[in-house]
Amino acid sequence: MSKGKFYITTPIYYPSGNPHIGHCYTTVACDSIARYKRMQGYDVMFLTGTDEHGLKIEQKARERGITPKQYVDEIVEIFKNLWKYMNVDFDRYIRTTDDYHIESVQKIFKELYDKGYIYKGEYSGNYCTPCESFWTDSQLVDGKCPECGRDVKQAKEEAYFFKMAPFAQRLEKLLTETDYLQPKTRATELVNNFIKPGLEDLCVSRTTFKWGIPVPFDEGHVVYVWVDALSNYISALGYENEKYDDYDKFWPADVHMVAKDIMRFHAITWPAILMALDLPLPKHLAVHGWITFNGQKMSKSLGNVVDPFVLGERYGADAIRYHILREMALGSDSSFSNEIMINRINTDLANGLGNLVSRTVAMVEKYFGGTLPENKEHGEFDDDLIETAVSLRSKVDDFIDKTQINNALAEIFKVVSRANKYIDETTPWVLAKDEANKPRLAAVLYNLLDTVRIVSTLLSAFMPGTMPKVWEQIGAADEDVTYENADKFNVLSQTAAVKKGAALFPRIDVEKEIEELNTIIRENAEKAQAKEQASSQEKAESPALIGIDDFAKVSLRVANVLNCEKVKKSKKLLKFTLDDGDGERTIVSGIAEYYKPEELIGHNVIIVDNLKPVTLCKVESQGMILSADCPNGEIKVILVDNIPFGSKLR
RNA sequence: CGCGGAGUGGAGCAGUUUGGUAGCUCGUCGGGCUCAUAACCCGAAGGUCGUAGGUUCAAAUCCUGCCUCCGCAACCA
Repeated sequence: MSKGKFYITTPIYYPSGNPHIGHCYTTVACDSIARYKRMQGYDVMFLTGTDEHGLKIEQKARERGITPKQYVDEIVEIFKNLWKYMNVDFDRYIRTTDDYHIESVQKIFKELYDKGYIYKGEYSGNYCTPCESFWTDSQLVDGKCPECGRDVKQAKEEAYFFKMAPFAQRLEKLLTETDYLQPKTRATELVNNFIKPGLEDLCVSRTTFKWGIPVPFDEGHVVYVWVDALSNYISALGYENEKYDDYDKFWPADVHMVAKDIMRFHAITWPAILMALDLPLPKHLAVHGWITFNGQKMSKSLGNVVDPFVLGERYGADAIRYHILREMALGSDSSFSNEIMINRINTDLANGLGNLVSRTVAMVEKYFGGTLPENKEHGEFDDDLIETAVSLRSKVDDFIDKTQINNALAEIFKVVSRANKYIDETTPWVLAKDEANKPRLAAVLYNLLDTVRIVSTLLSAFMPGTMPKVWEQIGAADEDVTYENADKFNVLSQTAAVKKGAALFPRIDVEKEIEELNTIIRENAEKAQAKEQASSQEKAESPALIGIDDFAKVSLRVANVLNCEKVKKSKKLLKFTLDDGDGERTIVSGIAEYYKPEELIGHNVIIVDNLKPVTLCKVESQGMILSADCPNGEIKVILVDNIPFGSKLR
């Protein structure tokens, strides 16, 4: 009685470091939806995995003196352990280093080439010779190589490109006229930024590193990122390989869930590749925001990366799952502060659900020795409670179909509240005082138990570890807690036998916990800072020795700042007009965050005289002003007011 | 004038499409109850809905200008 298939994916994660709470966010969300769909009777395929190629992995492995494969094997193990720990029940785990995936990617690449969508061209970009690597502009740190801190230069290499232009129109339609993208508010942003200005062809091969899938017909080239990574969604089903055989069954995907940083590739690149292959497009792309920590974006250098293992140890995997899912809203960021998390766990799980189960079960034991009598008497308030409980399932269904897990959970907890209120309305402890009221009392308690049954059934997709404990306490049989029974009442045995157990979610001491967590965070931050300092020191010492000839190539001289103004439309750029002794020249410098324009007028500065001019934000810059990166992160211009402008340095 | 989003009681959000008593969660205060994990239930306080105009009998909601914040793009020679 399958309702059909349901295919949901997380992105494949890049194992250049340990997994953190952000990875949990996406994965737990997909897991919950997958579990819910399974419960509903769908034939579910839930895929997650790791994207294991690329330069960065190659380098990390080299640093450790092991092979890239050894390196990723280790980290993948950690990922898998985390998923196990978080009760994530995926159906398939794909690694891009798996043979079958490699086979698929090579065939896909070849197919795209044969169809004329991939051509050989030249890639040009910022190249760091010693590191043999290209860097995108955004990867550069202060305009220099992020690995070694040395200057980069424009360079070219042979590379294959994927043509994007043929798909522009269809992509625009996909984004603006269908409900592919969720939330849709981001569609305009994508169209305006990428499609309208003209799509750039995608670089799909590299020759500068080796750790990747070889291009089948051109030795020396390795498939670069997106064709490799995105293809996982179909190679994992057996597209163009023999390992699996359910492509026909599961493709197209029902939901790809991603964080907003890779939205672009899933909204534009991936559909384009599929279009080129003449394959159906996925139905939905659900985009969620980041988890921010105390208002800041999580970052390793700030040391505020939340380790899910640590939190799980303290509060239990289900509590963490609940908090993440409850706070997560499609599209927008969600904050993850210790306080919000602990309060959430306390109010909803400990005070709300946990306490409801506890008091209900306790009363059955206290008033009926653990087993309810057959004889019951219907009364006031019953119908309202029952109606609320029975109508819950369809509300949750709707929210899950819209990938709005937070709203689904909110709906479920409304029923928990309703049940707690019902206890006050019916005052069982008063009923218990008179033997004549026993039938009524039994009905009240039964209604509570059966409401708990419905609530816990629906919650089992989100908190799979804890709900079986609830069922044990309320004496529910396996066949009672099915999806089918979640919109029916009077399912639980009329003579349900109850067994009180340990508290489901122990209440957390807020102040004490926050203090302890803060200590952990502080320690991490200090560690991260120390590490940062160590590595920056290392970098400072590391530049290779150069000869006097190299230095002589750089012409330095002193110039006087005649005028200085902000470059319009830029955040960081100041435009300087300088007198270098031979006349005026214009230099643009990215120090607007550190200096007000007028501050520097009249001062003498050192400039690099013979730098090739470049245009920044439509202003031509003829050289560069020397400045220093101070240890506190500030940038200071080197002032030499005691030296007449026009002087040459050597 | 690069593109887009957001500004609503202390905090986080809904409401804006289809103008008409401003709603939810948490927090605060007061009360009730005692079955329960000092949990539960009820009530109250607290908002000129960023700002200045405009349309209208009536604007959080529609229109215009402005301010602030955020994201994307650009960008640190």
